Amino acid sequence: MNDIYSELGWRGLIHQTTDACSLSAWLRSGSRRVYVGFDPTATSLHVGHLLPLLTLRRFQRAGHRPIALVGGATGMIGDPSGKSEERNLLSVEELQANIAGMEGQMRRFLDFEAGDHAALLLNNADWMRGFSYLDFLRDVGKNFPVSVMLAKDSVRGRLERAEGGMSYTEFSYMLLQAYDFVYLSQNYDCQLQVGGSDQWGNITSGIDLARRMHGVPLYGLTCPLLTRSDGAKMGKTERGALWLDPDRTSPYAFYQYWINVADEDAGRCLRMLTEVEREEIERLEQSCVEHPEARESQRRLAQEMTRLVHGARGLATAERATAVFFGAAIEDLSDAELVEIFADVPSRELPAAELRDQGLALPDALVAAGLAKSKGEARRIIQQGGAYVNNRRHTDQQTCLTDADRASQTVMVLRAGKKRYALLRFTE
RNA sequence: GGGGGGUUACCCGAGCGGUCAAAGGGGACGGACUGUAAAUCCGUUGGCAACGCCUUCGCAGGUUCGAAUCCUGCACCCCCCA
Repeated sequence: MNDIYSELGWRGLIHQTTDACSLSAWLRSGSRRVYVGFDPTATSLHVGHLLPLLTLRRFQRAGHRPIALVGGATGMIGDPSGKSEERNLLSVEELQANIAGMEGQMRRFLDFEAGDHAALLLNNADWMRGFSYLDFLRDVGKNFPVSVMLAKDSVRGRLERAEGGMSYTEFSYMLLQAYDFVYLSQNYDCQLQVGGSDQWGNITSGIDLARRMHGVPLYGLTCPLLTRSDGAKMGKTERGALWLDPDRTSPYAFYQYWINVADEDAGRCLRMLTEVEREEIERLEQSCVEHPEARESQRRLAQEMTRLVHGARGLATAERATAVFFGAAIEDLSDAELVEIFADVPSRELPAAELRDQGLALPDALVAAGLAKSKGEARRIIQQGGAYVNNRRHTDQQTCLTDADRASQTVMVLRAGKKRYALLRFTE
């Protein structure tokens, strides 16, 4: 049994725990069941979910038995924790799609074949569905003093806001999650719940409930929120969350996010998100101080994260795309390779005939590719030295593109500025 | 109900009869520098068949050789008094 508690400690993954001394001893003394719950709020997990999920994975690697819980029931209500406003309820169809998507992703991070410490994937709808409202009020609700419920941050914060307020439905959310914990402790011998720091209130609700209903003590542990040194939430891009679904956030975009992490954040990310060993991380952190320009930490972080989420193949794609985006030759790649590498990049189809005769004027090509809103803007970009065809700069506005300018059979790679790429595909 | 102020390009904001496609700032975009960073610096920022033409200053009309600028009506916003 590896000492998971001290590993979580040096990785900076412990924000709060109940009774730290006995928790760490309890974890050392046997293979324990641990659970983390995720409400199905989208068809894909995002980086924000990763911290507790990977923590669960660490527990398993240390010899404990993880339970990943999908909130088919709680997702129908909506967790008010950390939300400033009442949210709309998800439809049953949405919920089904979300559950399916998130379950599939969660499976990849845990080992379900690991014999006596195999992971479990459960859905709280399975035990909540048959629970009648009256029974629930009598068995569970009776144990919740309203005064305690009102004191929870998630509730108080909302009630204090003049325009906020909160429905009875969301107010009840904590009872459901509390009951999950009790249920898992009774039926699966699970005595530890892990979650993000915003889950503290819900976790302690479960612990209180277990004590009142059955007189048993349970443990709770929360991970800190992963934030950037500038205060922003890690995993947020200009275009929204960083998703694990490759169709929402491509492996390349995912890789690039980590490559671009600020120096100050790289070490913390390595500790909290990767499975790189302590010595290695300390070496990388040293390198970050002495040779920041090498960006060894970021590179390693990007590799580890991309491999973890998208597999070796996803990492290979991302790295190849990175090489091409930042200067490698484009000419000797095939159609299929180009399309794969530039999967993120917007592409437009044009009839191949455009390249015949006079050819296609460069400004028109930039507009057609969506890199410029007007020909005037396209001309400006060319004039200022920002127009590239297959990574070669063109400064003459009169340039006309012909068959010879294709990078492969049907593809031409256009670029405006350093990073804005677009593909033109020429079809008969 | 009475009185006053406003509505300008992606945003803020100057302009108050011609020289206004409209100052300045922010943002965005391109370039240089660099570590695919930050900071900095330079340039661009309505459209087009482009030394010219067309469309833009809340909306609709009007005065004028000429209007973002003056007049009339309408819409929306803000402030003060009741």
